[in-house]
Amino acid sequence: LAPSSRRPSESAVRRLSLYLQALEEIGAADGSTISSRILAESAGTTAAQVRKDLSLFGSFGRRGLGYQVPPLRDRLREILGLSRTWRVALVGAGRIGAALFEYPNFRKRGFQIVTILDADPAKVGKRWDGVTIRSATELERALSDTPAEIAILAVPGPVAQREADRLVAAGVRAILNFAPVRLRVPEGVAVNDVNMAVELESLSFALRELLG
Amino acid sequence: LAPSSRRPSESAVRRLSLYLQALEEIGAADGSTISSRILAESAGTTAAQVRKDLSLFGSFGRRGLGYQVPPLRDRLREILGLSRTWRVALVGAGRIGAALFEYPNFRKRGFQIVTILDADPAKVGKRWDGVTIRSATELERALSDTPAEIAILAVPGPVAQREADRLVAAGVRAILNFAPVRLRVPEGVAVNDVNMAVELESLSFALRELLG
DNA sequence: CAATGTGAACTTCTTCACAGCG
DNA sequence: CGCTGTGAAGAAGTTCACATTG
Repeated sequence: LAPSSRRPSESAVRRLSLYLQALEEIGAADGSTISSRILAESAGTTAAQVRKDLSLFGSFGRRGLGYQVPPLRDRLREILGLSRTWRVALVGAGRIGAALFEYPNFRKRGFQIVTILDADPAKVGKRWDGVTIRSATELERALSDTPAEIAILAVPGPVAQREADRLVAAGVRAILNFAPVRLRVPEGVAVNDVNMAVELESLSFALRELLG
Repeated sequence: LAPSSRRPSESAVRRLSLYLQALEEIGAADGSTISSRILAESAGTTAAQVRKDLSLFGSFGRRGLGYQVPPLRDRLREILGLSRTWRVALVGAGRIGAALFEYPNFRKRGFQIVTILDADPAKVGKRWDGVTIRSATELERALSDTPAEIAILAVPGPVAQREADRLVAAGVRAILNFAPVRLRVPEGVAVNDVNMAVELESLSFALRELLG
């Protein structure tokens, strides 16, 4: 039961998230169990990898049986920090922002968008599902009114660093960055980049190999 | 000059894409050079890593000087398969699809959206920048009319696998998948997943560590 | 002298294989 | 007997350090 002391790698954390997705999808009855092999298939990895990943946080499987679905699911939620609600500021209410806002599992998983900011005056004042879009010039005031731990940064590349600086100064501790720019942030602030060009270009590379 | 025979890792390819982005941003004059150290800073890695990555494809730097920007940029484009145009089918004209469609560097980098499909009859017949949205039921006919090497799959999870199967049967060789589902595809088809839940949950995990 | 290219060292991640347990 | 948990082995990726070259 003792959690191993090794810190999980970034990729291990991402796999944990995939395991959780798989468990939530099967939405199993209380008594059901799942084996590392099945979980591995859902997440696109190997059974040994699943067991290693889970063993970093203790041993909650049963030899001969597998893992009980509901306890494992709850434990993964807890490990991933999903037992609580995170307040999210959406910076940039363009298409990407809108897409994320509508992402179904968003609120369900504990991410609550409390603030929406945009630089376009035409958008300011509109409401998205009860949240009024405020001007990006008001960033500091908005985050002081309703603090947020996480920001989703969906603004053009050239202004991304400036907005990131303001967000960090306003207390944001994690940024999901869609701008194709390397953000410089102080220690203690987490950044995840989602870079469409990288995704497409790595496919392009793979195609070159596949098609010759 | 001889390209090393080692295949680059997936992460190396992704870094190459970042180097290219950096080079395109500085948009340097013909004579300028850049050192591995500077390139590393733009891409968030180390100078040694940059040199190793580039050396996989030959040695186009000059000792004491660095890398000439325009040739390096052209070589990276070539390596990444961006010297040619890839035809892209956008499956799912929702918010994510719209966001990608508007992504500025999309066409500029050689990705040309030739087909847009959606299941919603209200959207069918509309035109996005000259491309008429066709019904998802017509997928096979649409891809036969205008073949595509790449598909962007931005449909709900439950139908993603079915659409992926149809796309592969219709000749698509690479899929950028936004559905939170593990796609099963035959050998010779490349898949890249962009999974928002994973991105958010790994931030959540990091926050838990940062905030205690 | 500055900065590349690269073997070698090192570190991290993954897979293996099997003891242990229900 | 089935399947987990985990050291050990192996593979892969990254960093180091330095010879090399313009």
